[in-house]
Amino acid sequence: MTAERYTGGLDFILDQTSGVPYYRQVIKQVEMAVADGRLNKGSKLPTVRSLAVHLQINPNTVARAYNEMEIRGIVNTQQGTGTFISEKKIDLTDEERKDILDALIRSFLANASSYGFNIDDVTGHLNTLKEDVKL
Amino acid sequence: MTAERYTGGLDFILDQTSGVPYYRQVIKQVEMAVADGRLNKGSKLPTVRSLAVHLQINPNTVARAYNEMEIRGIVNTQQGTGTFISEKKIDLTDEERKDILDALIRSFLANASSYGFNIDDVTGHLNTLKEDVKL
DNA sequence: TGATCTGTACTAATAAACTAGTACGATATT
DNA sequence: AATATCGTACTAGTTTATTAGTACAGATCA
Repeated sequence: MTAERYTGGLDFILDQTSGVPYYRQVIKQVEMAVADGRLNKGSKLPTVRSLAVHLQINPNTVARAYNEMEIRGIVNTQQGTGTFISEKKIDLTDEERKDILDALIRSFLANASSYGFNIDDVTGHLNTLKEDVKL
Repeated sequence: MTAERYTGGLDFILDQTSGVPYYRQVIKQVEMAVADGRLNKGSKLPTVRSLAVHLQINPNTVARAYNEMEIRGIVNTQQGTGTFISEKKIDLTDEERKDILDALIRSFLANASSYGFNIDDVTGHLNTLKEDVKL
């Protein structure tokens, strides 16, 4: 029986051929897990070391991912305890939230349109996803 | 009367403090213009040199932006003639298109959720945008 | 309080990204 | 064919990003 490496029930995997930096792959996988409900507020992430061992990378690379998420408010960390999905989001005014969302969506639409998709394609597919994705 | 620098009616501007590379800012501004209808299929982009002069950067930096868009299929270029918004998109199967859109949207949702937005926030705001954005 | 768990600081080596200088080749126009 | 207008190739310098090695510091628990 081998010592199991704790990954919080998540299947972290690195694509070493994608060219995407390891720490960003980690962030994206956490974001995805939050987005579809596999991680909830207060959920504990694997420790820096255990995930580093699991992914066979340096602990600092995992730490960097966690630190960036900490800055963004996605997680909060406590030495000696661990890293957890944030309980509450930063408090912004409705106006600020709206502006941020607007910028995010416009940027996304611009990107999508460069692939030939229009706003109706997006909304159409979003409706399909609504059943799969639990937020 | 000063020689006017042709920018195709678009107001290209570089934010030198954002940290975002110049060539990516150019790409984004073209994508945005395509997304909201300021640029249509066949529209001519400013020449590499004229835009380089306008933005006060090296022609190769503009060329890099154009070249990347060429690879993505957003524009097509012809030496001696100029660079134009692509007439037609690459031919993909419906299945391929669906997979690409799905990946794009899921990635976006993950990103949006890291800001605290959920799928309903997104769809709600999209409906607001439908009137502004013409694709 | 000692052992062991947690994240972190500091350094450095390497790789990749970014931009510019300069010269070239292809196309269009006259 | 000459000339002006287009994008491109090649090179190189500089900066930034990425990752790892190693050692440290805070928190928990037996």
